[in-house]
Amino acid sequence: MAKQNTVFKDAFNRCLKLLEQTANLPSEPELGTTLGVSRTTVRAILTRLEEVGLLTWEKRRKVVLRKPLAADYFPTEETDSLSEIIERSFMRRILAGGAEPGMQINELELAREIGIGTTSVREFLIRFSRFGLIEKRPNSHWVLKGFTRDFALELTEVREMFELRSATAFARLPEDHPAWRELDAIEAIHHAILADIENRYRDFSELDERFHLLVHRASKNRFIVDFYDVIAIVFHYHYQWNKTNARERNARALEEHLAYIAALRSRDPIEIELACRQHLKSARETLLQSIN
Amino acid sequence: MAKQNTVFKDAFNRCLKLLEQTANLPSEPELGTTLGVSRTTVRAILTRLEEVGLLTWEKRRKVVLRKPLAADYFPTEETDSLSEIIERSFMRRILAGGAEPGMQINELELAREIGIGTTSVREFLIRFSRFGLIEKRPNSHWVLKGFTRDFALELTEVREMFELRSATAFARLPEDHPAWRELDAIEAIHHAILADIENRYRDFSELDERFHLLVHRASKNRFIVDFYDVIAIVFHYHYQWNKTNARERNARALEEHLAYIAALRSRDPIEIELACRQHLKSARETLLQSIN
DNA sequence: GATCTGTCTATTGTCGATAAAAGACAAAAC
DNA sequence: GTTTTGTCTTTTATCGACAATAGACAGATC
Repeated sequence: MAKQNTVFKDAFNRCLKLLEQTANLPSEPELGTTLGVSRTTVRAILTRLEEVGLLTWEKRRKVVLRKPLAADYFPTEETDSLSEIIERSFMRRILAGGAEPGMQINELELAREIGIGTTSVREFLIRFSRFGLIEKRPNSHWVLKGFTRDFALELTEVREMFELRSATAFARLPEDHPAWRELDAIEAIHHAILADIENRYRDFSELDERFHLLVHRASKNRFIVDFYDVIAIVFHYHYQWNKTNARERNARALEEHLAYIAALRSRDPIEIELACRQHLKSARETLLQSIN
Repeated sequence: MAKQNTVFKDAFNRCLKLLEQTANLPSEPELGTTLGVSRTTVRAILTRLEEVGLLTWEKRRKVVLRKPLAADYFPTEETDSLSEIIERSFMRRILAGGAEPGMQINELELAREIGIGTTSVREFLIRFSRFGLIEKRPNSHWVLKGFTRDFALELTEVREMFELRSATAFARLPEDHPAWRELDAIEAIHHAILADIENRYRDFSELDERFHLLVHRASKNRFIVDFYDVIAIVFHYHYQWNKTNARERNARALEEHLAYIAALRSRDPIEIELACRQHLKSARETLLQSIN
């Protein structure tokens, strides 16, 4: 195995989804754009579709023979890219299992445990190191700094600086900037979730990320936007792992978001600062609670 | 070549430096601590010292036979770690040669040009990507975003946020904190350089980094401290490459630093903010001038 | 009893090789 | 004349291998 073919498998599955709705396949370049892959991969997909009897394909003549069945899909485990697999596996280890701060991280051991080569693990660790949870000792091991209270405080300190500035910048966006329309859409989803909070409170996590990322983007500063990755990954795994009072916490956060959105619309710097601080304060408290 | 032996060569050279001063070598573990390498490397060094006739070595009995000569040293090109070589080579390419923003970066081409394997280049690019100058298109090439005016503005925006906060935190450090003594030392060097500015203005770059890093450390926030790497690398290469008016610019910056240091000592938040802003403003202007 | 040395093992850093995926270009089809 | 397909080349992602380096442990030396 030199390279995984997860791009192919994932795109193949998405192509099957398309086939469930329409029985017409467009040209190779167009299908490539739709699926976000190159023509090489599109052709691999078409070949496979022919092999499993879903399609006859000759030049421009593509005839769909039947609707895809569940068995036609590749299993989901096979469609995740290696880095996703490593990330999940690694986060589980350091969040769940006894992962003491100061612990050494062993590339070879990690690689063997996940069943992959060391190169991929190394590259993952290098990428991951910017999240501030691990640190390299050159020519020697990595050290786990751990998901500690200090980490959470340092993270939220920077987050608050960045988000206040971004929120202020947001208020200065011209009326016709697409961000305002996106804000409308996000607000509508907030109302929809709140209206059915019992069933939908779990949808908050994704919405939260979408909202805050929109705000951060208004800073038009790559360092601020990039830093949101750190926040996003921390909150992402935090939500997966700390479910106590999730319903109430999320309901409260949704309300705070609505106040925050209203403040942005008002374009009044003082109101914005108040609403933003209020929300970030409770986000910080939630995060800290889950640590101690 | 599986792994470079630059650690060995560099430590060997530093050991020769030691031998120029003293003719006594301590035990293996102690020498290891002094040189910052493992005993394995220390023993390799001792073996080599014996081979070139500088030493007789039997167990604890180490007898230095002669002073090291220039010819005993490994040439400096051989003591740089691969990542240093790649970094310099890469920075030269993107700062000097026609490096248009939007240009594609080719791993294989870079590797061949520097004469190293692709893995090292990949890892370098991944590490380097956090500086915001390049960006990865998965399964495809890297894109050079370039050392543009926008880059400089985004960088300095964050720098100013972080440094103001750090400077405020610095003023709150207890009187007996070692940072105050380090500040004294740094101030003394400022005076020394200013007193002989004609000859020593080139020493400013290193001092600048030392001073600002000290300030940033007071934030006790890993994200703020880590961000200083971005600033440092940018200014480091900037100083190497833009020498116009270097003497006057550095003299002015030294004076600003002294005012800034005095403000820190006063512990008055308003004075600190003034002095810090003043200095950061001219640092930004200097940087921007070199771009347009 | 603490420290040092000899010896051995474990781990990292780097390389070249290879399958997957991207992408270039000309001929073919509309 | 634009878009599509066939074919081919280039580049990335991943692996296993191996030298350099770190580090562990027991016996030797102070």
